[in-house]
Parts: sequence; structure tokens; C-alpha cells
Amino acid sequence: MMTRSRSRALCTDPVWQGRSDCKHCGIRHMMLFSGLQDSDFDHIFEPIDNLRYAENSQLYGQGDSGNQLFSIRRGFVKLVQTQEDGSQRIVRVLGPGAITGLEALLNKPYHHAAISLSEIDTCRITTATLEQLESEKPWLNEKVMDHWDRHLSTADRWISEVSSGTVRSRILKLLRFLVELNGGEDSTVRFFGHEDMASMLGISRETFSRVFSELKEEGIVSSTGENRVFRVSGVHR
Amino acid sequence: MMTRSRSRALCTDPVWQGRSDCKHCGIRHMMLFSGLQDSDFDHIFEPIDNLRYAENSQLYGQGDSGNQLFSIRRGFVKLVQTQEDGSQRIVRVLGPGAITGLEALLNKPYHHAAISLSEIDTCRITTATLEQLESEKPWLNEKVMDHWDRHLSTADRWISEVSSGTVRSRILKLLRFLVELNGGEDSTVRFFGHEDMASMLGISRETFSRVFSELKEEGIVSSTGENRVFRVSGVHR
DNA sequence: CGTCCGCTTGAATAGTGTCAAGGTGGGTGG
DNA sequence: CCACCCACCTTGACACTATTCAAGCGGACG
Repeated sequence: MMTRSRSRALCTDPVWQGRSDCKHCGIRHMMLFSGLQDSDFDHIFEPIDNLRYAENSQLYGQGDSGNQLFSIRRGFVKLVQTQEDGSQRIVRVLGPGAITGLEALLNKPYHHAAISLSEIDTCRITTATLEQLESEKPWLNEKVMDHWDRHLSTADRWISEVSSGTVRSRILKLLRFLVELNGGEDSTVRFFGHEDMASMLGISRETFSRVFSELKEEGIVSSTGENRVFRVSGVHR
Repeated sequence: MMTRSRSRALCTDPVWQGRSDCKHCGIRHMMLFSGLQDSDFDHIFEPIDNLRYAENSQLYGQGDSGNQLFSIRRGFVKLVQTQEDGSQRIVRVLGPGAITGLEALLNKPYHHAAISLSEIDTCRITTATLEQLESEKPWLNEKVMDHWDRHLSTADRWISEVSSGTVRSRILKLLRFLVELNGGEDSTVRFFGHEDMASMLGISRETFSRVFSELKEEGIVSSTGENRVFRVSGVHR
């Protein structure tokens, strides 16, 4: 059912890793700025900072007003939505290449809390910088819309796959989703705490634990050597 | 659980109500084009058609590729997502002022089937027209992004409110959502078939019927005289 | 070594789905 | 105008699924 957060202290302060070197970003092809020339970064007003956050750090809170977007270069981030009655649910999980905080472009408060699920590297961009780049390169607009559409597609899957059907099928769909987030080549999943997994699914920790155990017994999910990394086999219901 | 659609014949052909008269549109203030001058509409290449669809008409299908957006002026539209295994779920319900088919702007196939829940009036706009207007009025970009954000916010509520918790609370949240769609002043809901209501919630028709009956017995939901219109009282869990 | 936190498991209970039967109302055709 | 029909809604009984409360386990870390 709906989880009320067990209070665990959030870590907030990132470590500044320097100015982002977009020109030589190894994964620029998947990022927002793919297609920009090196020189385009020469005359932006505000720097793009490269920040490293520890696991369980809050990038921003639900309702905060801010003028910053975060581009995720490494690691995973959850978006958590809290309701008036205190119940909360993870509505999305973002991985490398995703951008969070797009609503800042519309001068709206952040719709969720964004919290790291692992150590992450992010590039922090101000709305002013992005708007400047957009005015110079109008096609960036389409890139931004594409990110919006990716979020929306993910949200729709979260509704129709992760939130519909039996717990068993929902877990399998979620695992497949997380496999994709991980790159998808090997069918391997970077795993998170059971509390988080349950909150993604909108079920109780105990139910997740039980059904997940079944999947392991059946061999559908198997442990790789690595801690908290699992392999998911084939297509199952 | 997941509903497999009972096959009911879809009506598809709209009735052409003439070219849209954006200049004198009574609800332009809530539409995409609020802010445009009358003269801006004088020199667009392709006409904006004003179409009326009967209840249960399909505007477009999931996976179709098209270059048309639909602005809803009157009535309600459901977005239905079907999975490989044939199960389907309503992931959103749109009302007056909403735009559907935004993904066409990115040359992507439609992500859902869009089907009218009532008789509807729509303005059909081609992507070329919108792009033309955008290039003339760059601030329209922000309008478009705002629509994207509204969809995303709605999707997130659909996850955290309509898809989490007990059936009872989910129905109440859905009803409140539909009250807002209806304008929200009076707390009155335009109602849809139980099959659709269940598909919005991801539950069975029977469970919806049972719990909805309880709410009526408790007086939380009461019938107005009008057919399929109900009043929802106060705040309840 | 002991504590804490997260995970697992059990048992009782509440919630939901499924199958099946019956009701209701609006529309149609006689 | 009435009778019938059909689509849709309601209700019951039962099986199954998921939650809750509770106890215990095990690794990480002081």
C-alpha cells in the first residue's frame, strides 16, 4: 500500500567537481547538448557545474522554487511525490542522459523531490543558460521537448505497466524497465532498497520481498556476483 | 485487474463544423493560442478545422503516425494504452483546453489511442501550422511546453493518487480529479461508463461498482437529477 | 561483541478478482 | 403504446492476493 517514509537523514551537499567540460563529455551523444559545437559553450554567462552527490542526497525538494536543471551523467535518481496526507510514492526513476527539473523552465516550483539512489554525477544548468543557448540554437527547443516526451512516455509506462495487474507481473515489468535504464545489453539490473522498490510499485515492503523471493527461487531472477545487481531472464508473466 | 477491452464498435468519422474561427473562440483564453492577435491567423498555410466527434470516436490510434494535434474545446477524451499482451489501461482523461497528440511535433507515432468519452468539439491543427506560428511567435514555445508539463503533472497524479492506496481512496481521488476537469466550481462530476472508470483505476468493473455503491449509501456521492452526473461532497478518505 | 538497520518469514485478516446470476433502463420495432 | 432486447450495472459466493502485525535473522559497523 502507500508508504509513509521512514525518516532517514538525507544528505544534501554535493561535491563540486569543477566546471563541466561539455566539449569533452564522454556521453554527450546522449545528453541534451549533443549537436552543439565546442565553441557554443565559450560564451555562456553562467557556468555549468559538474556536481557529485552521495547516495540519498536531495537535489531539490517538492514545492521548492529554483532555476536549475540537472542533467544526470552517472547514477540514478528517484522522483518522489508526497501527498497532503503524508503518503508518498516514487513516480519515476531517472538514469544517465535524463534531465530533471524541466518545470523550472516554466518558472514553476519543482513537482517532486529528486533524491539520488546511488552516487551520481550531474551537470547543473541554470534556466537562463539553457534559454540563452536555445535562443542561439532554436533546434534545442526540439531537444527539450524530446526530453519532456521521454518523461511523459515513462510516466505512462509507470501507469500502465508498473501500476496495473498482479504484483508479480508489475515487478517483472519494473525489472525490465530498470534493465533498460541500465543500458539493456546484458539483462542486468542495478538494484535499490526494498523500501524504494515497494514505493515504485505502490505495494508493501513485505509483499515485494515475498514475491521477489519467489522469482529468485524460480530462477527468473538470479544473483550476479556483484552486490545488489541481478540478472533477469527472458520474458515471463 | 487489467481490463481487456470488450469490443464495442468505434465511431471514427467526425463532422466538419467549418474552419475554426480562432479569432472569436469563446474559450481562447484557456487554449493554446491565447495571446495571438486576430491577424496572426490570417496567413497560415493550412486551415484549422473545427471537428465534432460523436461519443466513442477514435481521433487516432496507438502507433499511428500523424501530423495532427487536437485541441479539445468541449467534451472529454480518454488516452488508452494497450500492451503487447492485449491488456489496456486509460492513462489520462482530457477535457476542454487540453491538447492531445503533441508527440506528432517530434515526428513520433502517437503513444496512445485517443477516444472520445462524450460528444466532443475539437480544433485540428497540423504540426506544420503550429511550427509556422511558433517561428513567428517564439513565446508559443513556452505555451507548448506548458501543455507538456500539464500532461506530465496529470500523469504523476494518476500514479501517486489514482494508482496508489485502497480502492476507496483511489476512487475518491479520481472523482476529485474529474470534478476539476468539469470546471470544479460546483463539485459535480460528468460520469463515464463503469468499464471506463475501472480502466482508469486499474481495477475490475465489479469492484468499482461495489465501492461506488458504498459511497452513494454513505452520502459522499449523491445523484443530481441529471443522468450520469453526480455530486461529490467534501473531503474524505 | 552488541546494536542497528534492512530483509525475510509466518499467521491472521482484510481486500480484490473472478465467475455467475439476476436486475434495470433506454431504445427499437412490432 | 407495449413488449422485447440488449447493453450495462448490481449483487452474491468463493478463491485468491495483498496487507498488517509480529517475530526472527543476518550483515555492517561502531
